[in-house]
Amino acid sequence: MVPRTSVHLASYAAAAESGKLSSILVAPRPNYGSLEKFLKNDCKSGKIHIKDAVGHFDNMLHMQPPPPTSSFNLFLGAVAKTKHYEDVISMYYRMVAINYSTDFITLNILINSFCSLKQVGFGFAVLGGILKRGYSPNVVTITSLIKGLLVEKKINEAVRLFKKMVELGYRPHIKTWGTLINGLCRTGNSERALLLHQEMSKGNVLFGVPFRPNLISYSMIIDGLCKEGLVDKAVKVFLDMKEKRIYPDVVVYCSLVHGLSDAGKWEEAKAFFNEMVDQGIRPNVVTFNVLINALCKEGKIEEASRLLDLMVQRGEKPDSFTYNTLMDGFCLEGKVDNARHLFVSMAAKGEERDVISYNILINGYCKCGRIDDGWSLYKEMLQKDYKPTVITFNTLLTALFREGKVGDAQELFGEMQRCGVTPNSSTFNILLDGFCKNNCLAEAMELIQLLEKTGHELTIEIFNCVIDGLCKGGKLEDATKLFVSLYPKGLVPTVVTYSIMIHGFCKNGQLEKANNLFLEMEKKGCFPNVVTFNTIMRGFCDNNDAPQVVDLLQKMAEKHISPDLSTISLVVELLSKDGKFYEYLNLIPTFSTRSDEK
DNA sequence: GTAGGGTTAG
Repeated sequence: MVPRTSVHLASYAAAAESGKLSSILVAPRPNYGSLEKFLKNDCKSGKIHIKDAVGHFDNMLHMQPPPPTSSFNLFLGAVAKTKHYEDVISMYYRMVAINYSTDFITLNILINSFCSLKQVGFGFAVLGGILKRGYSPNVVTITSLIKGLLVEKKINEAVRLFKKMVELGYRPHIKTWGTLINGLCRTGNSERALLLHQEMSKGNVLFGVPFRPNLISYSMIIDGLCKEGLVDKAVKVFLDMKEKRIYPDVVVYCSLVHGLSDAGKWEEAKAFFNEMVDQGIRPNVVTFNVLINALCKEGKIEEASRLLDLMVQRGEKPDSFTYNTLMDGFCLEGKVDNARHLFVSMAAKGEERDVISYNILINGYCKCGRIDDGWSLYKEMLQKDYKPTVITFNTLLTALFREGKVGDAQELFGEMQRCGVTPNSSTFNILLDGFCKNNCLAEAMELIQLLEKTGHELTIEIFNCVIDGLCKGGKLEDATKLFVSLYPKGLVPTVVTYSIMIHGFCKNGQLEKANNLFLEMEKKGCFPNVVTFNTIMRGFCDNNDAPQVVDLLQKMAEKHISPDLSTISLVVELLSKDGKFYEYLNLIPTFSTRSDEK
């Protein structure tokens, strides 16, 4: 066991420099002076590079006598700040493996690393270790665990832990509140975060603890609301913030401009942008990126390009986001050659391409049917040592299936796993959808079974896709079997699932079954939408059951479901049936939307 | 020495 030492590093440095330690030092001779400089300057300011970190760690680990645990904590904390949590964890275990001493802080850093990697279970295991070693968890420990629960979307457990900590007499730190609010916002619970925030700003003491909202808490909520598409609410919160004399900065404006332009409220977005400039807040590279992205999504690629020129003129250096966004903008317009040109010029302008640049361009090629060009880019990225991501593979798989190249897709899926890239739920959706659309239903069923066996969480969307494939492949019985197996699996059919099944029954002439399902879904609390209505009405229409269609149209009107183009063409068809135009015309209801009624 | 904020891709 390496003895724990309280001797400060400076004395090591002094001893080393005076040469007194030279006889016991192992080669290569450690440089305590430079270690201390490294810890104090680079680690504290967070300016370390992961590539150097591993080397420093090796040096530290083999110094004789060993640096104190606090130096390792400083170092591990700095590595954690670079978000290389896997490295933190492996370094911790290397310390443990040689019996190096660790302390409470080391364990807190370890918990935070596990929690940030969505491994809250391991986080709690480390908590067990903390207690076993006789330490007491502190606010930092619990804050990390709350974050861990939140990133795994265990919202109620996180709130419960928060309440528990207050009950136990811990005073949440401002960062604890921040973690809770941020976690809620990032998991699509911004409104819940907002309620919490409002309670706090009223000066109400929540869970016995006062808290004053600040720029950061407002910023997280405004951004969260924007991301959930609740932009009007976000604007209200923004105004409320200003009323409280908390002054928005470039970040808050950026969130708002982004949210509003994503919601298509381009004029409002522009107004906030102008307000920001009027306030003397300088747009930064991120602001420009958001604007460029908005223009690209609007199809205004020329304007977006001009904005790039403008930002360069203003001395704001475009980054990889800027180029990637513009590249994607070109691809969206089908101008993949322009995107390629940008891709080439990026390197010339000294901007490093990244995996995302490749993904965007590969996607651009695949979308316009130039799958071979996409493929050779994939080969190029491998050759240049860029590690393809799950998105790279998903993009190529989608394209291969669309071209009907099932064998190539299967081969690529194998390659993906050999590369160590873990498929995600989109990958499985693509595979299942691809199998179904290419009439490989046996493969689809086999994959479903494999996924279930390996404990993959299968979503209702995946089943929708397979059930649809089975229906369209004429295997209605298998589809029905799969449909009824959903409930025991704990999956709730959605309006899409019902619509697929209803479509299947209708196509098979089993209108009674279709209608029963249609009636049943509502009883189960799943309400038909315009697609469901169109589907079943189409069934009755094709079966020359006009009264049923009329009946359903009336139901649809009662439910204030707006007809779409399919509905209209159905009605036209109905009116031309049996020469009973006028008879049916009188029965067609008037549709109104809820907003009409107000 | 450890815990909280904004932009891009399938």
